[in-house]
Amino acid sequence: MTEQSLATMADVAARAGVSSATVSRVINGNYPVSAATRQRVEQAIAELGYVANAHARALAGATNRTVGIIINDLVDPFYAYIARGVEREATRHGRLCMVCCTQGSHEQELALIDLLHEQRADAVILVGGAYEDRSYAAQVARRARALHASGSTLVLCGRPSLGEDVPTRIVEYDNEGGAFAITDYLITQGHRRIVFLGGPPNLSTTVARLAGHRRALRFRGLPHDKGLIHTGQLNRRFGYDRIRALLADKLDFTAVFCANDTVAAGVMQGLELAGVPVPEAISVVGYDDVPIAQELRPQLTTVRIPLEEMGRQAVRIGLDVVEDDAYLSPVQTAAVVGTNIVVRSSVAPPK
Amino acid sequence: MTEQSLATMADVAARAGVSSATVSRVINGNYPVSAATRQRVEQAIAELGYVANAHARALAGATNRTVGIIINDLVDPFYAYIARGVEREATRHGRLCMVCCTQGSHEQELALIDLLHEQRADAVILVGGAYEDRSYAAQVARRARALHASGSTLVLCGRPSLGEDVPTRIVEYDNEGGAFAITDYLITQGHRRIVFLGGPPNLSTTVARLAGHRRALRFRGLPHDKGLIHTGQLNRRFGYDRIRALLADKLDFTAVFCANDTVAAGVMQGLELAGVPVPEAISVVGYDDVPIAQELRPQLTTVRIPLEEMGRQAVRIGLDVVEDDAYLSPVQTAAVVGTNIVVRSSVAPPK
DNA sequence: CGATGCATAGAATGCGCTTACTATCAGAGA
DNA sequence: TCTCTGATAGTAAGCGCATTCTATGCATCG
Repeated sequence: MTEQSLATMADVAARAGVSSATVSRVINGNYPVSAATRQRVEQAIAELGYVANAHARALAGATNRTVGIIINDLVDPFYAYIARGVEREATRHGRLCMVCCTQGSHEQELALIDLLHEQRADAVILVGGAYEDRSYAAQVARRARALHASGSTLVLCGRPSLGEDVPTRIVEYDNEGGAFAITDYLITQGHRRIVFLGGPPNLSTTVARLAGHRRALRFRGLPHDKGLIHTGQLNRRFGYDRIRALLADKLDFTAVFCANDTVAAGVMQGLELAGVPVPEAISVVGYDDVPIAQELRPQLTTVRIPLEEMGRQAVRIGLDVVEDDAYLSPVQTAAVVGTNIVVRSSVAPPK
Repeated sequence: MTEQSLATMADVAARAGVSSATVSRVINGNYPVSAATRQRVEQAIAELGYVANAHARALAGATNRTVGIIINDLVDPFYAYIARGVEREATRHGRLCMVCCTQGSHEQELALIDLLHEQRADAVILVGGAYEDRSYAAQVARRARALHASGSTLVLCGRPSLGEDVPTRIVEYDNEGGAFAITDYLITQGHRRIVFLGGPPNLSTTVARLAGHRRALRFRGLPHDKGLIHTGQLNRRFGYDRIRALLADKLDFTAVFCANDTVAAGVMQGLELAGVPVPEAISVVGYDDVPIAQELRPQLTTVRIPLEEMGRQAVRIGLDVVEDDAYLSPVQTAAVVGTNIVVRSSVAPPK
């Protein structure tokens, strides 16, 4: 403990026998400084263990070099992978990453946007599906405008736009397309009666997946049977309970399209306990392709979302990063990443 | 987009017809302001969409209300759970959480400590085992002192102290004790030849687990056979490859103590492919109790670490939070959380 | 040899806020 | 009526840095 309180730029300047302006210039390297002077300053910095004050720096005009990300839960792989992409890309651009979790609370989410705004984050990335709620959407829109007004950007990652007149940027994945593809896969394998299981009906994610599912049914000329749609939650418990209930009700079906892999895990467990073999008796597919899909036995056929890439894109778009070959293009304000099905062992033709 | 650039406190003051000091007082509520004035100020804030500038605030003396956490990888459940604890506890104390990942790089880790120092985080939490390396430890120690000098705290979470003279705080888990307990459990089940598998030998985590393992062997009077110790990496691949090699070598053993659950997952997979039934022929145990332990079949007997609680403790200790019943105690600078074995289905007596 | 231009360095201002310190005004007590 | 006190509100001084404007020294050139 050599210092009592941390050295300032003025201390460094005094020690090096120069002005604080010169110290600033040495640190930022944006102004010519003679080699001799530079060396004296650098030595003084080392001797005093000087650490710049990011706040003073941010206040004096330079950007804070920070991006914020708001997710539901750090432990959920869906969010964790996106967060990883954000963190890595932010680091790549010399930014620090502030991660906040909402635990699914709207108020918390709004409060966190404000907090990140106060921190003057270069971009605020809001991740995950949104519930349809007029007043909530208006609240988010208001904050998007405020952020925009102070030179920052709200990036919506994996949720729909708030409207043309709201200044946000968007990174989406082809949610509907993935659902279409995997439903079509089930149909071409011979399935006719497919249960759709899980997902809150008013969550944008569910809405899109259900839309893709229905489009595939329509495309293949299959009827739309309301008795096969069982929206609900997105956790394992729901999958487990509901599949057992459907079995008990003797519902007629040969495949289950789960709203995500977590629900699929519950379904597989329920099926296992009921002695129903997968995929021989019932085929199961999920969505997201998080690690559990590969842990399940049989391994789960599902829809892959390039989650980490979405996180990276969100940062690039939020920071106005121009990729090499885009030197003439205008600022990119939206991106859609593709989804694709990954075939494993949880689907077989029905008997 | 009503505003061009964001309103400042002075703008709010002008609009409300008061001084900026009064606005500050209304916002902070730390000084009497008449109801009428307060209301005018609040209205002005709302009308202008005023958002405080956290940097100006931090610069002017108030704390930045931020904690930093440095982990290896956001997607790894071991770190994710700790990070969740940190995030939640930080939020509970009105702090924002900055999460940084090192990808296992020492230089990156050191750079991140500096970055968080620049941000004037109230506390910097360094998570995960450390490699034994003199010069690296010295580098960390230097930063610990610098942090301390500017009123912040470096909290070591799940790694050993840097020495009495280095101003850090520590949150540990009973690593050695957990390893002792689970080895003892294997022994009381009748196992005599137990393989220890995985974990870099110079990682503090491995060292402690191995120490507990050896103590249990000694305690039960079993010989210490070097041929049974196979340290290495902490990933699935290593577990898979090495167990197959041991099988091919016809090594004599009846149980495997994996350095963590991920290695155990690889081991189980290797055993499955080799047609060796678990636990009938070989028993397997892991360490950490991350979600995969419950996904494996059979479910994995392992050592539970209260990861989220560790994260919470780290924040409390770093922030000098005094718990209710500790009103007379000095500042807490260290904590050890307990570990316990959780018995599932991957262990049986040897034949 | 004096004027001109370039390379460096310093002085000074302000970013937006918190917080001593100071000022004002009412009502209370003398 | 006058002073004293308490409750509010204002003034102003930084916090540590980036940056604009100025100043200095020196080589170059006519």
